[in-house]
Amino acid sequence: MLDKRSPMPMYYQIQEDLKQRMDSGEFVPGTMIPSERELSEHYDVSRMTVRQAMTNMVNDGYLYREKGKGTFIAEQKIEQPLQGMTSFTEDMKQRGMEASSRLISFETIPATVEIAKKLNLDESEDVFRVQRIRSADQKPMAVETTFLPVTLLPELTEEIVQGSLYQYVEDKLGLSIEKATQMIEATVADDHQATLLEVPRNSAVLMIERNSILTDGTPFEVVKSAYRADRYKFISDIYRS
Amino acid sequence: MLDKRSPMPMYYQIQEDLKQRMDSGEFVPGTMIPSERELSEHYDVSRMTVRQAMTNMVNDGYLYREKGKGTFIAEQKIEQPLQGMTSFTEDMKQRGMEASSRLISFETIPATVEIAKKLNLDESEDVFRVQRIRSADQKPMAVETTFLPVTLLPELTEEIVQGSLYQYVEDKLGLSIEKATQMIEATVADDHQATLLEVPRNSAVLMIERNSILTDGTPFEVVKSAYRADRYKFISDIYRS
DNA sequence: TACATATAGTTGTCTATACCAGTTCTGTTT
DNA sequence: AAACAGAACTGGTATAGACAACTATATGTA
Repeated sequence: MLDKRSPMPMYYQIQEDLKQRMDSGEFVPGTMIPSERELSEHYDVSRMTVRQAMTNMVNDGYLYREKGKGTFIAEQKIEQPLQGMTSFTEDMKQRGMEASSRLISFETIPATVEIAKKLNLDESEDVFRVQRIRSADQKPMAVETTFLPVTLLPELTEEIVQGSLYQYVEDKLGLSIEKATQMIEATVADDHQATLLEVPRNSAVLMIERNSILTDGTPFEVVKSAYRADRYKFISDIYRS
Repeated sequence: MLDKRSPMPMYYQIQEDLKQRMDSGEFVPGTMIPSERELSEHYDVSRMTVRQAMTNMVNDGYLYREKGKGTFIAEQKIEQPLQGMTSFTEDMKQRGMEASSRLISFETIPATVEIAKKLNLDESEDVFRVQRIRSADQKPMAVETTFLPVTLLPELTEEIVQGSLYQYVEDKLGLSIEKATQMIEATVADDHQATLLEVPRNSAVLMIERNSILTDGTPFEVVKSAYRADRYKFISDIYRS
C-alpha cells in the first residue's frame, strides 16, 4: 500500500491516499472513515502516524473528528473560495462551472510606470503582457491581463503560459508564491472590455488586481482581471481576531 | 509550573503559558523560543507533548519552525487590512481618512424572503433596518444598510446603533461575532444611491455584503454597503495554502 | 417495558525512546 | 588565517504502549 522506502513521509503518503479515495468517491461527505486503529493496521504504521496524517487533514478541512464516535469526511466547503489562493479554474470548479481559457495576446512590452513600480523594475524594462479570456461554461467571465518581468522568466513562451505557469516557476526558479495583495474595485466596461465580455458598454465590471510576491520577496506578477458583474461575485470568509 | 491534576490537557496549558509569555514581552517577534527538548524538561512533560502544543501554535500563526535552527515567534501580522474583521472607522483610519456617519433611517420591517433566509428567520418575522451614510473626510463614501433580527435584540434603539453595536451585543448577549461571509460585486448606482453618494446616475458602485455569525452559530446581521467606486478599493492580503 | 449496567468501540492525551536530516559551533589541521 | 571535519545542537518522523473520556450497543434486572 505505502512505500516504506520512499523519501516521502508515511503520514504524507497516507494523506494522499485518503484524499485520492475521497476523490474516487469511495468516501462521500458525512461518511465515517475507518478508525485510527484500523487504519494503522491497514497501512502497517503506528496509530500516532495515522493520527498525524489525520490531524493535518482535519486542519485542512478535509475531515472532522467526534470523540467517541469516529472521524468523518467533511462537507466540501464551497463558501470559502479565496481563503488560500485560488486559480480561476479552481474558483469556477467550486462554483460548479467549467472553466476554459483563450489566449488573446502574448507580447513583450516596456513596463509602464505603474507596472514597473509594482514589479520593482526600472522604468521601461521589458515585461511580458499576456491577455486571456477566461470563460465559465463556455460564456465569457473575465478578461485577464498578466504582467511578468522578462528578467525573471527570460525563456517564457506562449506554450508555458497556457500550461501551468506556477508549476513552471517552481521548477525553474525553485520558488513559489508566498502571498498576494488583492485590490477589488468597481468600474464600467470600456469598449474593449465590453466587446470581449459580450456585454453592453457601460455595464458594471468587477476589477480584481492581484500582485503576487515570491517566497524570497521578489514581486512576481501583476494580474488585472475584469469580471462580468452580472455573472461574478467575489466571496470570502473572514474571521475575528 | 503546570497543573498535572488539572482537567485542562498539558499541551493546552503549555500553549496558554507560551502565549502569556509572548504577551508579557518576554518573547518578541523573531525571537527563538527554547528548543522542544528544553521545554519538555522545563515543563516536565515528554517532548511529544511539547510538540503538540507547538504544532497547534504554528497552525494558529503564533510560531514558525525552521528545521535545524529552532522555533521562532511569528511577526504580528499587521499587514492584513481585512483579514480580521475591520469596522468602517478602522478601515478609513488605516487609509488616512477621518470617518463619520449619519443615520438616515431606523425602522422595524417584516423580513423579506432573502433577509429571512440569511438571518435564519421565519418569513415576515420582524427585523430592524438601519440605514446610514458613511463618510470619509466629510465626503460620502458608502450607503450602508443593516438588517438585524428583532428577536435577538428586542430593546435596540437608535442611540445604541449610533454607539458601538458590537459592544452592546457582547454585553447583552454574552456573544461576539465569530466570522462573516463577504460577497463583493459591482453594480451601477440606482437613483437613490446616486443621490446619497452624490455621484451621477449609472456610476459604478462596489457592493459589499457581509453576513455575520455569532460564536454560537446564530446569524447576527446582514450588512449591505454601496461604496463609491471612484473613492474606494477593497484591499486584502491572501496567503498560500 | 423501562431502566440501569456492563462492554466494546471510538478519539483524546501522554510517555519514553529512537533515528533522520538540516544547521551551527568548535576544534583541528592545513 | 582559512578550510575542513566532527560534535552538538535543532526540528522531523515514527514506534509501541498506556490510560482517560466519550458514545453506542447489548444485556440483565426491576
